[in-house]
Amino acid sequence: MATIREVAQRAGVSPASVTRVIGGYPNVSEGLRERVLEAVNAVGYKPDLLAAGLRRGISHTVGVIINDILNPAIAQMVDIIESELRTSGYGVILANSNGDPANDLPSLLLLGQRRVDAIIASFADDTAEDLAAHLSGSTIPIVLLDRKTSVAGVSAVLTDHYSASCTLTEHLLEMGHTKIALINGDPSGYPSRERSKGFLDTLRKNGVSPQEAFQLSHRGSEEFGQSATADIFSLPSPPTALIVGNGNTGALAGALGEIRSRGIVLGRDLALAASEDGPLASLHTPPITTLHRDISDFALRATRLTLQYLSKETRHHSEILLPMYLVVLESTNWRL
Amino acid sequence: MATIREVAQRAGVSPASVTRVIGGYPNVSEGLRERVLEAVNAVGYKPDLLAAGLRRGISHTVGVIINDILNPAIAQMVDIIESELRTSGYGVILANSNGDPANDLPSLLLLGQRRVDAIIASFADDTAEDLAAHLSGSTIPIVLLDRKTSVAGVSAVLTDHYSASCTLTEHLLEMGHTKIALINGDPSGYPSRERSKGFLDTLRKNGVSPQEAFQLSHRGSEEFGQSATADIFSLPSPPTALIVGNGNTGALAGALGEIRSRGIVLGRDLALAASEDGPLASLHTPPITTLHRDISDFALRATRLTLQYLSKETRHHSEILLPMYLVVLESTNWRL
DNA sequence: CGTCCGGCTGAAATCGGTTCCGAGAATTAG
DNA sequence: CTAATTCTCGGAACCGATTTCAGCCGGACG
Repeated sequence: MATIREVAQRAGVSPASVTRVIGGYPNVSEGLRERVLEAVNAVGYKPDLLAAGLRRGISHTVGVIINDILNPAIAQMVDIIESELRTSGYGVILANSNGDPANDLPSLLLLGQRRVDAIIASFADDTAEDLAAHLSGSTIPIVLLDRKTSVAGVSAVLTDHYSASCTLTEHLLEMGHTKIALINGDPSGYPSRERSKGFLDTLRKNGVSPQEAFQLSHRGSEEFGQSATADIFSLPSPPTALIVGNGNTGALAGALGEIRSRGIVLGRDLALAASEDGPLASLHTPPITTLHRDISDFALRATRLTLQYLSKETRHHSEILLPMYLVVLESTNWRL
Repeated sequence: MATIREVAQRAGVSPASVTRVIGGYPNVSEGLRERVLEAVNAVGYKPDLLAAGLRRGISHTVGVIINDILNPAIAQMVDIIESELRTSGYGVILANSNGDPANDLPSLLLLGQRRVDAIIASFADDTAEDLAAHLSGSTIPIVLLDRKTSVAGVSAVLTDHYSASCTLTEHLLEMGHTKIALINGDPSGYPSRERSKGFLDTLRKNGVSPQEAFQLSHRGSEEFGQSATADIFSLPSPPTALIVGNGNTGALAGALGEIRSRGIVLGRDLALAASEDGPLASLHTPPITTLHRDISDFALRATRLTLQYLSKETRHHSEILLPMYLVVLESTNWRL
């Protein structure tokens, strides 16, 4: 690997001048510029970003902390975030917590040691005390994805899971259901908290007493979706409607498998809805009612917000709330 | 951010001694060790990995270049790779080419500038000349994921798409089909090349003349799956069997949507198979025949190989070929 | 008792760019 | 034609940690 000094020597100039040429600074004579560029091409010089980062205090790197890359919605976010940041000259360091809150803080600290310029994060547990403590003391810009901490001044892009959950629950009530179960994620994540709140609030508002046994808490996976569904249908008085609320294809897949193997027929025995859409839901027979959101828009806003912090020095705290829409399909579109 | 000098001053020692204590070197007196550790805790010192990397020539970072994070199989690979590498103390810098070969080389060069210690890559186009040229000159360890270049001495973990494709095609022939279409990915990727070869070889071997019009080439996406399917069924003599060969839920989803909207009935009008499994295929009605592989094993082997290069200095070139199995389900399990 | 050896420690060089500062050259103003 | 100003460009310090090297000290050995 050629260094800047080799290039300088080859061109008969000082390292400082090489930097000036490479960086496109003014005040460089045409002759010098040419000699330097020639030398750069001759040895194929590319500046060491580690060294440059050390001196400038800027690594041109953004840390992305996520919960579960296997969740297609999150994969789509990562896709967009990475591509936007790359276009803007930033590298993405990925840290996947796999849903384990124990990974949150270590990842955050490690990214700090790697001197990332900003962080985009969707923590496994946004209610953790130690995390909040660290965030409130940190100076590095951070944008949360569908997460809300107790710390003031942390920017976030959020989805309105609460309203969406209310709308969905109302829909099921309208169809005549009173025994509605919710398979939900861990309340340590904002979406599950809001979903749960919307679900319970709506039931209460309509005079339907929520049955706590119908609400499970766990991390999403195919196994979880399956066992939770099995538990629910082993109850003495099983529900007539089920919301699979872990924004995760895995959980829905598990639930569908269990439903199928028990011979439960959607549209007759059970109304099924999922809190996130995808091909699995829309191409299912019958098609499954879901909540839809514009994930591309969501990710773009988060990235732009981050880039804004990165370019200007505005540490303007902002919180963006985006809507989610109910898409009623055959799986719930029938009266009990 | 506290620096090593501040810690040293606080403990009344030299920076060198701080490094020795932090790094767990021998030859440090107990008293000094205690004073240093106390100072480290007092100011919450964490070494700057950029600076350390510069000096040591090691960034403790691995670059991961992938084709399409939206492909669930690839997302699963990334999941495992990231988690294994993180456990071993390496950070992952992600570069997603989005299927565009134009991103391959720039990503590779950029990762080089970031001084990654190794690269795990699944290029969009592994046949590109400029890529090969750069790889053969590079000294940084690289492990390819389901990609094969003309460059000797590049390690790779491969899936036996050729044999799998042969087996699947034979299965369809046995069921009485002679008009078989293959929706395939771009031949610039190893899996599609092998799949295509296996498909054509098997047809030829069985005296069935392959109809070139039935083989399309494109990048995978829901839109592509849909339009390719539409094209195929607009032909004067449409096939009775279809293989959706782009290891991508998107393409399968598009194909299924188009099939459904055309009123084509699987199991009567058409036998459908996909070259990668997933919940969309197995939970479909009827369940769809797929090729199955152990993605976890695949990703683990690639990661372990990388870690092996990283720890020892063995630049032992190795190529691992892993099998893929045919899973026959209802969608093809009937005679024409 | 003197020399040698080994353990512990700090000063200084180093990794590879970047930036500050000042010198000399070139240009412009008076 | 001289003085003031601007433009170029090189030398050296610097970012923060690591490593080499040498020195100091105490203990062991002859």
